[in-house]
Amino acid sequence: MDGSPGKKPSRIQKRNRKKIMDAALDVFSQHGYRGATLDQIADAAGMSKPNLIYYFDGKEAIHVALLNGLMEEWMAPIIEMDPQGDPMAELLGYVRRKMEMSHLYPRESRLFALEIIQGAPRMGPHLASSLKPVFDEKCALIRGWMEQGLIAEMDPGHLIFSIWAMTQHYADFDAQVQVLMPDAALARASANTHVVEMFRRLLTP
Amino acid sequence: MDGSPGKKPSRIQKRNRKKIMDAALDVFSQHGYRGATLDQIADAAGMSKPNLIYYFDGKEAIHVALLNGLMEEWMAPIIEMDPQGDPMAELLGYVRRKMEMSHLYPRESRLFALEIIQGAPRMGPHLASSLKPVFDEKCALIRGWMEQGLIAEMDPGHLIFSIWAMTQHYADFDAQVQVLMPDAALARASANTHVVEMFRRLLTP
DNA sequence: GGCGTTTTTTACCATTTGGTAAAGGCACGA
DNA sequence: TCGTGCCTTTACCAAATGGTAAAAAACGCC
Repeated sequence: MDGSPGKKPSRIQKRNRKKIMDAALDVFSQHGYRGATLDQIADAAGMSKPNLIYYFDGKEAIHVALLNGLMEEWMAPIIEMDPQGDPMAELLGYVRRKMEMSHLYPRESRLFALEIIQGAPRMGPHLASSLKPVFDEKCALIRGWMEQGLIAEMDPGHLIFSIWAMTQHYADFDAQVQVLMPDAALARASANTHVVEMFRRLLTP
Repeated sequence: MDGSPGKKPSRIQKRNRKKIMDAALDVFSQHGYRGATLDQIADAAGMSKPNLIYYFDGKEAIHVALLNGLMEEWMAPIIEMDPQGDPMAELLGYVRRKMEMSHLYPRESRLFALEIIQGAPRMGPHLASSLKPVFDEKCALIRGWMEQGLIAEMDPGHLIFSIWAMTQHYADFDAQVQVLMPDAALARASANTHVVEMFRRLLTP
């Protein structure tokens, strides 16, 4: 019983796998891989530990399944950038989508952050094979826009890093933001306009 | 034998405590609090586990000592901003100092990042009592500069968050940066100019 | 209802982990 | 050189942790 290729999963299987993944996301995103325990995940999923193992091959398998499953979803916003669209609108749209994701899916953001900070031990190869091609492609696209003079010139790679750093900061470092800006609702709204306006200024030729 | 108030530490005590703190920084910044083990720290410090406990009250004590000891150091660059200086020069100087710290002390950056991402369980109060006052003071200073029209107007708090996000990104997400920009030396240099130029554009009225 | 298959539980286990007790080593001043 | 107090090691321990074996229960199809 695991991710073997054959067979289609039953209804109960799909439900329980989803429950486990959600519970694991909770626990891993809060404690990191080594800090999370199967008991915690089992508790959060409302089932027994051996039952977890029935659905996944082990702790590492759950973690890897989570990361790989989320990778696509996580890359979606940048892939949506349209080479035919208006450069400024496309880039600012990307920024907005990333801010929204950071708001809606902070656990996913933290899970990735923890994995990367710890040296991407279980995702390094996946990064190189999945993310790098998209990154390179979008760098080329942005460089083209710059050469046409449609947006300000700079290193496209660092531009993308800037967008990631700024947007994910509000999910990953939420504990700090909450201490320093106690009015959460206000902070969230002003963060959005700040970040978008920041990139508008940066990108205006 | 621990952080009790009386007595001055002997030479051997200072040496060993430093060795432990350095080893603990290595291990905690790589695995997080729960993921780190005393055995790993003891190994890295070149001494036995009971010997660790002789110098510190336990795992948590080491972690707290690290975080609290680093807090000052970590806030130094923002404190150095001079209210009498030229606003643009002061802010860009701050950005430069943060980039430099991110380069020289990536372990410290990651240690903080891990603690914050996990909800600052051992540092929340310390953040509120130590960092918040400095943050508020510098926000007021920056707001003054903006009202005088010396730099562009925006939310000072979010400006500071931007600086933190951008500068720490290169330390915390180094594993990702290395995959996407394989030429490390070049990436580092261009990151510096990118980030500084970015804030110069942003802050120019 | 009966029967093979899937799912869940109960009872374990070996290893790891944070931590302790107590004896042994070492340095250094009288 | 001989204590005395600081430092280090050896030998443990109880709890937690990742994982297993196998029986019991539930399911689904006839």
